[in-house]
Amino acid sequence: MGRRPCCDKLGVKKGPWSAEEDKKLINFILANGHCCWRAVPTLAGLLRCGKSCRLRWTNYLRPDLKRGLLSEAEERLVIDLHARLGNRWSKIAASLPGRTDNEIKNLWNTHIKKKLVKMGIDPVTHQPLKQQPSPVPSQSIVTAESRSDDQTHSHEHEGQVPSSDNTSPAEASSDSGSTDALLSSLLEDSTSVPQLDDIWQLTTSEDNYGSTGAGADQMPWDDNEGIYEWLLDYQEFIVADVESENLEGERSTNGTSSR
DNA sequence: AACGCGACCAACCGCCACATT
DNA sequence: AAATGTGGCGGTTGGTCGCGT
Repeated sequence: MGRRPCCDKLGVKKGPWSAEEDKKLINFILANGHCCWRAVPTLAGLLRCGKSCRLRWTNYLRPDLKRGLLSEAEERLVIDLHARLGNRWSKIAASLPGRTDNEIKNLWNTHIKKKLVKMGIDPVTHQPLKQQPSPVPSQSIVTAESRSDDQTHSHEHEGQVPSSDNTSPAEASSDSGSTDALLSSLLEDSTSVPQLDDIWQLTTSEDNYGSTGAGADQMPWDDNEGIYEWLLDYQEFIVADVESENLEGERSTNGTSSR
């Protein structure tokens, strides 16, 4: 009530981000971090609202994003967590390093949901559908069985399908042994992905800037082109890496095509 | 070759929770 | 305690692409 919008509609650009805008945002955040998203567009010289900048950064530009299809383990974890948390994508995403809530939400809505329906599982309640569905793909069976096998069934008390009420039971992690195991294996898997976090910490730490005596307008690198291109290269590398991992995984598990 | 359709995904919108004044 | 500001979340939309007919 009486609350003004996050940004003026006037003079604010909307729609897809251009490479130039990405570059500006990346450069600004690498140099300054994001103390206040509302101020970011002004300071970075972008005609965007702060919210848009934040979304662009967290969902797309952040260097620690994995991107690409979910691995089978990740997918299983998503299904499992969704059974307990419902559509709390941010909480689910928190358990999947390098994945964003938006990405998981998209993946859920596009194929995981359909996959569950094919398997005869209601994607909302995670209960078997009343009417028996058509034939089930073999890989899907594996997923379903493994889910019901290593899952404690604790979430199958009906109330668990979350309305916006209770505070996430999984965070208490009292009943999440299987999920923890999954997560652990996931984290182990993720070691194959280059750990950018360390680099990231270095590149964003005030110490590094401060020690060089460089001001906010002076990057620690010779030019910003370098880090920008490096970021893009990195993202492409991750995509390729994840895709090849998925391909191998599919081959080794005699997997069906995911699409 | 052209068209239609569905899948995918980036981005927007509105609301909410929390912090600050 | 109320008002206000900000960040974050989840739902939804719209554009693009690929595939089938």
